[in-house]
Amino acid sequence: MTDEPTRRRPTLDEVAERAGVSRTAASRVLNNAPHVSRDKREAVQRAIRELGYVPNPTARALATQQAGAVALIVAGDDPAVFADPFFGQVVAGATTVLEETDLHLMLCLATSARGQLRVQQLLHTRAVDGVMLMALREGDPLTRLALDADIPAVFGGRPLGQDVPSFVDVDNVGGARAATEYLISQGRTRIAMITGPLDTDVSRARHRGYREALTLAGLTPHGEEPGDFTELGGITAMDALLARHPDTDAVFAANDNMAAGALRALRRAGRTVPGDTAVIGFDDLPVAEVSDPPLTTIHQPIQALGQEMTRMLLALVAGGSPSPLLLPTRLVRRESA
Amino acid sequence: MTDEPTRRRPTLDEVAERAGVSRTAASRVLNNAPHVSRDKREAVQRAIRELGYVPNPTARALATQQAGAVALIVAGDDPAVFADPFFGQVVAGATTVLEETDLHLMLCLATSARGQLRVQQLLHTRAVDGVMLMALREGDPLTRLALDADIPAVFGGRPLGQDVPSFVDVDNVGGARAATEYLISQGRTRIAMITGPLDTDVSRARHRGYREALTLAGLTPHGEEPGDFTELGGITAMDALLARHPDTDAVFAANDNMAAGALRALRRAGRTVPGDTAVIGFDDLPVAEVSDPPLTTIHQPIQALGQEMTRMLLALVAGGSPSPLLLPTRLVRRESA
DNA sequence: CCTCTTTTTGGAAGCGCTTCCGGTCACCCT
DNA sequence: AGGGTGACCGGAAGCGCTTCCAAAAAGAGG
Repeated sequence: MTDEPTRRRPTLDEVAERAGVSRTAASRVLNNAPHVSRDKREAVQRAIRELGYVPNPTARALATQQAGAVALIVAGDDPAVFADPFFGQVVAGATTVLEETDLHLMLCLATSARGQLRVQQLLHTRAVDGVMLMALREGDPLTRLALDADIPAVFGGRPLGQDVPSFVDVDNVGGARAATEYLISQGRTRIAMITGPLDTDVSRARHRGYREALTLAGLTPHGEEPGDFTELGGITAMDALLARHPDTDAVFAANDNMAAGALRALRRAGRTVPGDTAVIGFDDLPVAEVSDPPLTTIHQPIQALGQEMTRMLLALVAGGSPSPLLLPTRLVRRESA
Repeated sequence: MTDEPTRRRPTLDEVAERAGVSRTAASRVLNNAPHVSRDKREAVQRAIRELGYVPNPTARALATQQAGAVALIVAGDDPAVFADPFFGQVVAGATTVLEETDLHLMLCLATSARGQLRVQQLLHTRAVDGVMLMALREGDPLTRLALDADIPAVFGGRPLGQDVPSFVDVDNVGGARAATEYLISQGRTRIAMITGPLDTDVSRARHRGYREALTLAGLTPHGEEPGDFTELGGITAMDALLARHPDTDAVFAANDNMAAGALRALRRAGRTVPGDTAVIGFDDLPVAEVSDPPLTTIHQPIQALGQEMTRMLLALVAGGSPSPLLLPTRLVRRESA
């Protein structure tokens, strides 16, 4: 190794020269394109090895007009929302499929005004080849921005009040129905719901599923209280529910965090679960396994969500026109219901 | 708006032409550099506005030899580790400081062999201007790779068994000592510890702090059991601890997840907390507030960690040589101890 | 009014790679 | 042997921006 402190990294020209071929030929073997004779190909490969050459991605990007990266954009108003393990799993899923390509993952939290602006630039400048958007609120300007930016975009969960061509979502309505029906099948009749913030499609869909199941069974909602998807919010909502309807015998929370909160509120109120009140959640996050009692919940394939979003984006980038996707959910029976 | 379907985006040349100046001048106003007369500057600005010009970041990157992005690399062997809210907070912190610059955040999970490879490429090709590395295990090849790649790098938490020039860490030893001393000050004497995986510096440091406090007080460890930083691991470890030393009157868990697990194991074993056994955690994650009882724990400024890592990286990229940083921790008293 | 600075200008040379396209050359078929 | 037919090959033109540098313009000073 003759590594001078900061030697300029070798360029394709140098490789070509050393291999005694044109830069064009060198480029061809790099991208293993045809029309290079066996000899030259090998000469170039040797030169590459000897020089320790590694192509400059920026130059390649400029020449090919492809950024070599896609972005995951997380909206919301608080940077802390990203601390939700949900996103971590989505990222993990996205990563597994991106790993198989030569694209990188750019992460943008569009939570502050500054952040929104930067996302806007990102879209405008085409610094990425495509974007995945999540956690959009109703009327979030980002939705239009992304749609208008003429850049491949897939949405994780449908944005409320705006039809988008490419999205992958979870069957929230079906899951919520299944949850509620399960409660009903257990003989519960005074079923309350802790909803999510109602300016999101996911919350609305889960609420709809709950209502549908109730209607089908000839029941009516026994109290509905909005939460904010946090455990604390679940506690507050459950307290409110209990105050209004002390005879509630079951509650469906729109996510596990809130269900866990409900569990705590119920215990604090001296009620047993599932004895006095059954609780069912949604998401099947880690917390569901370790809450007390463990949560019966609707499992949603979060990592798969990340994967499918990414696959769809890749298809879009490749010029395809994939159809929207709805991922299935399934009931996970544990002890809270 | 005369937006044809897919009109080529305007280039700097077009701006220059329209403004009646040279491309050089146009570039100058873009980067608001000196040596441009007032008139021309305004003309260029107008042209930019009228054309809706937005500079091409790739071209700029090629010319300036700066990627315009930094990477956050998360090691570990399971993509799911990233689901830990810890990382979410780090990302949030990093984002807040990056937002003030014109750098983007690239996220890499080096959890699979494939992932490691891609990170290696990332370093080699200089696709980013700098990297932040986290969750490195002892002897992780990534450490050397990053150090050798001749690219600005800051480590989040010191990698075990390898001195690195730039890192920001939390005062794990001090925090662990404070936690243990608090337990001691409450009159506990049979104090066990649930450690993290001992091939990480953070686990070792917290363990050391625990030992130091014990020694200072003339006490000895009352059982030590390694966990894996998950709630489940905490349950298992606590069960083991209880089996060996049923008279344990306090336990210090190396993080909140495991502390929460310990809480559950203790309850299951019919013990009261803090009555029979006091429990103290580390991290002050959201779970600490909502566990039952709420966890007394050592707060560590995770978001600040992300911020400081990023600031340090920026300093490095700018050619500076910042000193390592140790962030303070503080005891948060709740009800478990 | 003329010389000496100080500013302002823009031509041109990159940054490192891809790719169009016209030219070679070997080979095969009548 | 002449004419095709392809597979090779490499020159050169980009991709869109920054920046060096020589030249031109504008002030300053006498």
